[in-house]
Amino acid sequence: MAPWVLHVDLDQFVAAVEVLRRPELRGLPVVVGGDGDPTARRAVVSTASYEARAFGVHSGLPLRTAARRCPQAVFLPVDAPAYEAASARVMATLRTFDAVVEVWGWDEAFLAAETGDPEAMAREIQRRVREATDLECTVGIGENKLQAKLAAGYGKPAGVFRLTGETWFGLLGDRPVDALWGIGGKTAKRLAELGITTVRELAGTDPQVLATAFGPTIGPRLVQVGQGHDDSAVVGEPYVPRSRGRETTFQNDLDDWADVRREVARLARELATEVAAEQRVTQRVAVKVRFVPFNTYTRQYKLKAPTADPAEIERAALAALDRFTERRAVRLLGVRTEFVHDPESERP
DNA sequence: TCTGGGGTCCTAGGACCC
DNA sequence: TCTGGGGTCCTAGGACCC
Repeated sequence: MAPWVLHVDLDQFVAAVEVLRRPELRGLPVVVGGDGDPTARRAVVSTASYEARAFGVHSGLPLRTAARRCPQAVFLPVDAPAYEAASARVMATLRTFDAVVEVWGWDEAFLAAETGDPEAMAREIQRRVREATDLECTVGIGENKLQAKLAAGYGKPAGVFRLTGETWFGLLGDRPVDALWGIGGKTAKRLAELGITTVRELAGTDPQVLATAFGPTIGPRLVQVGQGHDDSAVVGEPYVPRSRGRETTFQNDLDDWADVRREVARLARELATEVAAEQRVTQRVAVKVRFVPFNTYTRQYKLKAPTADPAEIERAALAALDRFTERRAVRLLGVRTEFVHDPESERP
């Protein structure tokens, strides 16, 4: 018996849920995004089925581009409640195992378990998830979350894959640094300027050098990630969100600042109502403005005293908006509330 | 490719205080 | 008078992830 981390990753989750309720879509290219209108401007793909991916359609691609690449695809609107319901069934299934389960978004979870045969456990996870939900998943196995998460990438679709300290460099040593979890394009570019392009090179870099370039926390952690080290725990306690936001991209730019004010007030009111229903207390409100063409800024307002009162949150959002002085055309507005830390979790 | 919406965490710089 | 150093709070922005 040894401690293992398993990363469960549902295959093309959103598209798979849509296929479940419309079996006639099975095997067809399915693209979920926006309100399902492939001619809409300013909407992107949330998830593409494997059949659609074969045409170069992927998450983040503008819907109109997706329609050009794959005109025969079935385009569907995002139906978050349906995915949340399916996700809840998957997570409940995972909790039938003798393991600590950490939910990681709609379609992913980490399990920490003591087992002598993690592959057998992984296959049993796949079996129970399939039985309960008709959904397929891939399971990555590792000695920590980082390894398990990356292992799942090698197991897709519907496979099981183990990645450990022993096999780390054999599999990843020559891969580019952005193959790692937590390293994206920007960091990869900055690392390249330091002469670091592969995982092996990153792993062999002096943490102090990266501390100078990236700061005392991020720098040394990049080296740890390169080495496949990760000491973060799998946390079973229910997650308590730190903030909640609401944002909208307008199909047509807002030219009139009176419209901007009205929209911010509306977003703030909707958000505050949700937050009040969950009895969360707000201490700070931030407003995000994306001007045309794409310049994005935020301004925030800290409340004199934390509150759950929707009217006060709306006023705070407008106060934050008033910190903007530019009056250019706007394509996106967002409002975000930051919660007071739960006193329960503040205990030392 | 003219670029969604929901989040988290880290960093840098200024204000302010002793 | 042109000038230290440390600590904390606050704001804005950046990077990343799903």
